[in-house]
Amino acid sequence: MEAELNERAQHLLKALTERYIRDGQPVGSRTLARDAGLKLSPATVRNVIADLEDLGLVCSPHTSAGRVPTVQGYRLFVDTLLSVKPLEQALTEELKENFDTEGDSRDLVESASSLLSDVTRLAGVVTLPRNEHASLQRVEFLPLSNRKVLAILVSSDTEVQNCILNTERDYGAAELQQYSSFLNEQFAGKELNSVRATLLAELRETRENLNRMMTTAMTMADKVLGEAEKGTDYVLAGQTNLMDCDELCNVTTLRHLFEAFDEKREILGLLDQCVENEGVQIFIGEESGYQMLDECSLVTAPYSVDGRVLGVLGVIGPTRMAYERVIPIVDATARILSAALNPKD
Amino acid sequence: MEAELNERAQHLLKALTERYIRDGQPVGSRTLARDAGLKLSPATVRNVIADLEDLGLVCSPHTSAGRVPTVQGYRLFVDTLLSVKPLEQALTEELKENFDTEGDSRDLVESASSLLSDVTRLAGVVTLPRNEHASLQRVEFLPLSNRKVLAILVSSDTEVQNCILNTERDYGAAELQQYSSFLNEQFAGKELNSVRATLLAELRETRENLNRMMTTAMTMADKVLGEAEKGTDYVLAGQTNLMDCDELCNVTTLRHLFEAFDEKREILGLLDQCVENEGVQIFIGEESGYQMLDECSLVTAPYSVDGRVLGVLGVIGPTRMAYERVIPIVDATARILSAALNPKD
DNA sequence: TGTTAGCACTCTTATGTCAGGAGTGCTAAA
DNA sequence: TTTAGCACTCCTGACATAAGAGTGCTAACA
Repeated sequence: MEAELNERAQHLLKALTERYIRDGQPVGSRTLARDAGLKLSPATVRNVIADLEDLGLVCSPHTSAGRVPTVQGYRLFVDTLLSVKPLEQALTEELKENFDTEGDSRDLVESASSLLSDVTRLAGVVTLPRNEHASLQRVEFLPLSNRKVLAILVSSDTEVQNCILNTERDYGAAELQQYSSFLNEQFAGKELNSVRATLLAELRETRENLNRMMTTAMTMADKVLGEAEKGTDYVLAGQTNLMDCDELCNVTTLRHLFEAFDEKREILGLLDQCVENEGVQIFIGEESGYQMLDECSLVTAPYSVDGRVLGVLGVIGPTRMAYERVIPIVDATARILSAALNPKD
Repeated sequence: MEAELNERAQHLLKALTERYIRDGQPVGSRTLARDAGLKLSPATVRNVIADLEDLGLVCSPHTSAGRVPTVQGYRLFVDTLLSVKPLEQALTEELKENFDTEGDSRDLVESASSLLSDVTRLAGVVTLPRNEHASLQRVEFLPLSNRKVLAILVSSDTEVQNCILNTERDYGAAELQQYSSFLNEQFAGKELNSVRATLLAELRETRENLNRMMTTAMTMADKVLGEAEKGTDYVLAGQTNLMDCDELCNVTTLRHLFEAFDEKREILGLLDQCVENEGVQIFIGEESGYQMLDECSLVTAPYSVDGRVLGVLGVIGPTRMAYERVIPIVDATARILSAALNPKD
């Protein structure tokens, strides 16, 4: 098929898609003729639509029903037919207002996720920021009773990680102080990645457990970094909104979807693909390659700090979603989250 | 109605309930007569069942269907007809084996929750341990850059809480050390509750901000305690299992249920009622008083450390659940979680 | 008196038929 | 190239019907 689609055909596809998104019914030639604004008879429209069907852009659920956009139809619609206006000022303000800027990065991510789901009435999803480039700010060890040591690791200004170590003997405060100052002197300001590597190398060289605390520091660095491994975790909000979408509202479809949400792995795999791309990215229906998303679309945008992409945020909803509205919202939310994550002082 | 239910009637109610729980179909007189083991004709059974219906223990969905236990029927079944055998040794072992004892209390709670849902194929729910009686073990302040101070509070041996304070000036390590030793000397080993009260009183007396760090310590104690307020939070697992239950598998019912799960408040209110009671407690259908649980039952048991109840764990499933199996499982899991939470050294 | 057999009755479920409506595809005319 | 007309297809809802399951009642029986 020559992909050439004349102006009129494009216009009709656009009108059809918008109409279908609006009220979820297959749209027939009569309706479309009235709707499109062009002075055309239903019969003419039928001819054009027949061509669109040949191109695989629309299809009809059964012989005597109107037409519905196919995945390819949506794709064309989204890529070339849809003119996404940047969100109106008022709405942007409203988003910002409803975004809770208090708390650590996890809180921010959660806030973004529920903001997305609230305002789109779909499911919001935000990956936790990867911190593979986070730098060590500080390590501290505190003696507790019963052969326990509390280890604290501060990275990148505001992220705190702690864990309790069961040691083979009690340590004194002074001794622990020594270890931590050593580590801090050597590694403060360095990237956790390299801290980890260096420690590992040193450990290997000296073979013996030259220093229990060093292993610990490494373990903790690993823990922080581990959460940075691609596909750590994400925060989902408003799953229940999906139960309202009539295209998804049969129990088995929902079940597969929700199981995927619980499982996380596959969704994360998908989200991870969006980190690469700048700006809003869209997976429509089966494009995602994951079966449970066959009837869903995913609209994502990466968020970043200092020009470095830390994660992805987006919206999951039925293929028939209001892209025109969702896209700018996702885009704006990504900006808002990025701004909130940026160090303010 | 005189509540006197002769032996035979009881036996039949039990058989009926068991049968219905097994295969989910209203059970008729013929089936029941065959099933019950008693040498009775369907006609006789019909008479007895008619009485049970008068007592409100069973009902039929429509004229020509078999009978189904009502909430009252289930109640009687659970309270007096069901002989719960303590879980077989083998199964207890299996539970213990699948329970992951690593990590902090939150990890344990999560493990318990998913254990419950895995083994019952229903939804598992476990409240986070309340720590209103937790005692302060240790407070520490660490200076960070940029007028930030990291505050760390260790309570009850292993629970660590930290928060970053934005202060109005930079503090030196020595100065902070002073504050923390002061607090530790005064309050270590005391219950957070009383620490909080004392600090509050002192603050009120001296009026002025005699000590920023004291306020901080209090704020943090509040935070720890705040999470102990009744109805903090719970961990849910295996919601999707509920989508398999044919009695729940219409979208609106599920939606209300899942919204309640998300909302948390109401579920927590309900779980909170179970803290009081010792041993397994059961809410059947509308007994809970919450509409979204109308077609669900909740089986709970409290878990505790040192004889002090810290929380509740349980299973949410359809009214028609295998109580005989679920009850001992919930009971055993509560024990396992309790054991895991108990300080081991 | 408690138990049983028989039977009419009710209600659900599945199936088939039918009419109305919506929308298409084709053909022929403008 | 556009349009009008028309036959055709398919979905939907309404209605009827038959089969099946189970009850409730009555009368006979032990």
